[in-house]
Amino acid sequence: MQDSEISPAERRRLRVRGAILDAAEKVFAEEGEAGLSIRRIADEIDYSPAAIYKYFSSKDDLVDELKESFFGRLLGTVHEIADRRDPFSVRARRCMTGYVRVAIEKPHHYVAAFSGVRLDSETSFDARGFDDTNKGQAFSVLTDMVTEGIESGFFRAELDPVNTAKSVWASIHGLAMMIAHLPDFPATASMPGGMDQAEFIDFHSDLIVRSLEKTSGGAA
Amino acid sequence: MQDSEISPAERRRLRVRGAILDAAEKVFAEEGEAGLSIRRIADEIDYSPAAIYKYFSSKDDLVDELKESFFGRLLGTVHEIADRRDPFSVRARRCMTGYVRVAIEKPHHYVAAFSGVRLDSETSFDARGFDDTNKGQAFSVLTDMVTEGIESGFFRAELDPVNTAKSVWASIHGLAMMIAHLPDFPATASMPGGMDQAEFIDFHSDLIVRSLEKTSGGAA
DNA sequence: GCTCGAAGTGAACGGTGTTCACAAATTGAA
DNA sequence: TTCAATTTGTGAACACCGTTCACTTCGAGC
Repeated sequence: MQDSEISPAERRRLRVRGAILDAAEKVFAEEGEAGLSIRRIADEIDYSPAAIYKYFSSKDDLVDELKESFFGRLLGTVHEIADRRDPFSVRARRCMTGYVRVAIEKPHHYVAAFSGVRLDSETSFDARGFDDTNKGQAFSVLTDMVTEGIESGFFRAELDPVNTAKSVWASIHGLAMMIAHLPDFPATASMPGGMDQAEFIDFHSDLIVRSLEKTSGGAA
Repeated sequence: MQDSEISPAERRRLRVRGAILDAAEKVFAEEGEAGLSIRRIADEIDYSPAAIYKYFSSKDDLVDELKESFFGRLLGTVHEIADRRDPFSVRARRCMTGYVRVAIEKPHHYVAAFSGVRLDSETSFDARGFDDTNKGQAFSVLTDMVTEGIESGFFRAELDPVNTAKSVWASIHGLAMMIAHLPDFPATASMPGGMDQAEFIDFHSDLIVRSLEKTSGGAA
């Protein structure tokens, strides 16, 4: 590790910057964007509110970094699952359930990561430049997965990978959002034949996979 | 119409209240919850900010009324479609596409209607009392639809109506949220075999219905 | 030791939701 | 009509917010 490359001053700066992000992350996770204020962060790290602005140009910038970081973790999880050597049908399902699982571990983060989207054409679907964002990468993992499913004969051949991936993502996203907003969304465990949260996520993923599968014969 | 039942005072009160809601609705639709402030509403109707509090106990209360009203319109649309005399498969699809269509007509409303959910057990899924809320009604429409699909033999018999309805709702909700946040989410019209927004909503709905259908034989 | 730039601060500006004492208007009764 | 009571509306204030700016403090390089 060539730590000698960075000066003590830079190291100190990075440490303070990290402390700011850590404090913000903690408050954000517990109370969401509403509970996060510059003054609150400043209190947490014993600095004046104005000091934050030596490290971040605005609160939005700071929060954006939290969101991107979270989305990176989410993407990392899905990528890791997608790269395993499991059979396709297992891998596909686990990508979906893994996505939802990580998403709802930090509900505030997940919700914020989507609701704070800049509508200023920056994060646009047809725009070039989407590919190198985290969301773009998450999407390409999905597209690849669908393509593999089609090519390996699991999924219907007439499906368009791009549109299908978008549809799948929307369905998964919907469940994640539902649980993020209403933590007890499944909440049928107490009913006859009820499911707990994990079972419901599996159930949802199964339905999605089934919508793509070939209606081959009628086994099982 | 027995207007004589309400006094002029009450009528005047209701008119001012309505003006407040109208002004709020307008600003909310155009700029979302972020652009809506008590002072802004007060300006719009030429009242002082403090006057608003003679009609609403808090900004949250006011916004909640906007959300409920919107959700009522959304529910009304779905209900109306569900009550038509169309064949089941047409009705089921149109409920979904109608839901998304109305939802994304007022993206700010739709997003807010979900993100502002009280986590204080008030709007809880297993709690009694959920049934008489607008969201609860929307959900029961879906449950009935799934049940009808199962009983009429379109859908697989082993599906549990409640869990299935939740899954369907999550998938539809996901698409609505995606489009609400990223208006050009489908945005594949310019690609080969691309779809515009309406086509994509149909595509998504088709996938959902297909995930519930019996894999009977192998027609088409 | 001195300089110069970075780090840190306190006070302020304009914005927010909300409250409260007070004035104005409207109502109902005498 | 007059008077009391209730409702409606207001201006000023409070506490909070993000952000800026002149200012001091501090540390690194000459």
